[in-house]
Amino acid sequence: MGSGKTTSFDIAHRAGVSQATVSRALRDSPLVNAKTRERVKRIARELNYHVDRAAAGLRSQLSHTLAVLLFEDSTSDDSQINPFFLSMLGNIAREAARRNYDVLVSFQQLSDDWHLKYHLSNRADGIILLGYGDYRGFADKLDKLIEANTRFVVWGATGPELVDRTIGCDNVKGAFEATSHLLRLGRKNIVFIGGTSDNCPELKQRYDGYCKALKSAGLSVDPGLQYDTDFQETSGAWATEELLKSGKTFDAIFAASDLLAIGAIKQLRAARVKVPIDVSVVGFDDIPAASYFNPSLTTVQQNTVIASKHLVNQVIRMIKGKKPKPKRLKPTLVIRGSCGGKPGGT
Amino acid sequence: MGSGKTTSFDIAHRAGVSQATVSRALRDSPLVNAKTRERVKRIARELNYHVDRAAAGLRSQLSHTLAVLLFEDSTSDDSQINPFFLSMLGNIAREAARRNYDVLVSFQQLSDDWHLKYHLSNRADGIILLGYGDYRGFADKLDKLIEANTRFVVWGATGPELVDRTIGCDNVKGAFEATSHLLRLGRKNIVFIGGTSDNCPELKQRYDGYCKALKSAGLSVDPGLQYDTDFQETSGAWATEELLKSGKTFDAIFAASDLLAIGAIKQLRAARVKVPIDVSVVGFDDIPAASYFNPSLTTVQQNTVIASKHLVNQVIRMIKGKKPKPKRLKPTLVIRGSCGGKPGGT
DNA sequence: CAAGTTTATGCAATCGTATTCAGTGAAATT
DNA sequence: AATTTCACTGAATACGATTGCATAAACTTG
Repeated sequence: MGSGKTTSFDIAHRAGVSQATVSRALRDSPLVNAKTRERVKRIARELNYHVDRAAAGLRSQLSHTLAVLLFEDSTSDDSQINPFFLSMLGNIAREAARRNYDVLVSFQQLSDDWHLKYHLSNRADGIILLGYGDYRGFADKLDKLIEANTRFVVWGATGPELVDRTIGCDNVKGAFEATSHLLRLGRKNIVFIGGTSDNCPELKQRYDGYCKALKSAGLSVDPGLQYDTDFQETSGAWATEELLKSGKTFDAIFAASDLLAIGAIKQLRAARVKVPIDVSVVGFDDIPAASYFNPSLTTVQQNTVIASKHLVNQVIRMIKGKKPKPKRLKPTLVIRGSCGGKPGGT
Repeated sequence: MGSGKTTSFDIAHRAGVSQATVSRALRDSPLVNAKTRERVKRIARELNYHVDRAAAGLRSQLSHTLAVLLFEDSTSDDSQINPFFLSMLGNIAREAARRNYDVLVSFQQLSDDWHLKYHLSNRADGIILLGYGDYRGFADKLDKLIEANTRFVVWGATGPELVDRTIGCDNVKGAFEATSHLLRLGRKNIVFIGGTSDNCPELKQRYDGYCKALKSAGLSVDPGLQYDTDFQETSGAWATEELLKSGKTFDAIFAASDLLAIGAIKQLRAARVKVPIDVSVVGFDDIPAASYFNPSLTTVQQNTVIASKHLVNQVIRMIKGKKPKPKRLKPTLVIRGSCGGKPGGT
């Protein structure tokens, strides 16, 4: 009490063993006798002793910490993060805790100089990258990470060179099913809102799935019914406004994110277009608000619990020097009110 | 490259100074000559050097890290966290980054043995506690924290003994305004759903505000129109079910959280009661889904950006040995569709 | 029972930075 | 010119755990 904090030396003294033995005992080393180990642990508990992580980290060069970096789109005016990633964050934190890792979170601008910081400063043993943003400029930094031998995994989709560090759901399949569902409902002129260029691989894959569905239904892809955007609500509204102004014929929208879909529906409603009667809308992600929205949103669900487990597991594998095993998750189409596939609203 | 990571000795060697000078230069110590400092910094940048946080932390006994603990209600079956707190988390992380602190997040069961862990293990210099849960059993742990001289702040409301460590909005005022608004709309029989007991001080204060509003309108508080619950959606549904079964007359509901309000409205809708025509509903928190819900939710908004700044600022003040200054934030009533105070739903 | 093994422990050397203390030379003061 | 002050700098040490190496005791085994 009086003389500063409790250290392993205090425990050692009380237990009548050396400090080295205390360290080993607390880490369940087989080198120490079972009885000694129990005694040491008991005394540690009694004294409310906790291993000093800074000291342990310094010596072992391991922080037992994962850094989760969430990327906000730098073009975003308000600094709202996509709720989908917040949900991921929660699940990652829980899984990491279960695996005895701490989680450091940080919200990054894509432009920031974040790469290397966490690894080289010995703050985190591994990094989980979240967020679908603009991929340009991002790729360079990932290269630097690899160069520095940093252990990291990326959610979503990246370029082909990083497949083994990427965990995401099968975007093509999800988009394919969403679009196919709209076709099955008899919709013919389906608009796509989302990324059609390579800037954001994740949105691009959803676009590919959309095209695939149209083609396998024998329809051609109409370049006039595509809007290249980021994934935000305002962009959905913007694209829809353009669409309405253009006077083109359409009876459905597949939006590559729920936020886009929400933005689109709000805009449609403002223009007195009825959803889902006049136009069916399907989103992607299944954010919490999707089920609360009016009409409730038909969307492609990604299982964040399973995804989080994989991300954590993968990065820990890499930390331990094991080979990563790529994993692609199956998305699920959740049918709600906005597509008209089932009766009524919420 | 070949011989392990870059250390301050490497910089020292390159710069032709001692390691001590490097350390000082990088921390902007006035003890080192301006030219030397710049040279050292430049070399550090060139070598991509980052201070080893474990070593620095060990030596200085400061981690430059804040721990954010989110409490989940242990009665919760699914492990969903209240979106309000996720939003807080995001803003806290941003503010902490601005102040040059890392953020460690952890989701805790109220029953877990979390107290002391972060401080005694030198993992965090201060702690921010988030979540309104059951206050019983929680108070003991807070006492232990104080005993261990841990720096921490609590969001929301606690017992009276902790006011200077608590930052929250004026729950009484918020609830008062929400209830008054319902009265102004001509509602007479206003139901309260939320905590009426001391288990959760935050919900209790909202109850007090509700009572206060009724009294100052000359109405009496009807104990038959109160439901003592936690803050979750399912509880809102449950309370409403009970209410409907009871056959009591009511024309408005003030729910002490948005999730409760959403649960209540869903239940009302299932019973073909029209919101806001037959019954007005007001919530509390202004979670993201509140504006998306159908009808959009009238609710009491708490400014999470300002709140987060205060929390971070307060805990850093305590870390630096300064006196905390208590702060009470002003809530704002956001009028949307669910109370009928303005035309139509979203 | 000597020699080899196993088991359990202690000693001491790290890990990389921050900081105290003791200079050093130059400038300022007397 | 002697002395004090000033502005820097470096050597040495402490922070508290982990871990390679040495060793003593206990235990096998031929």
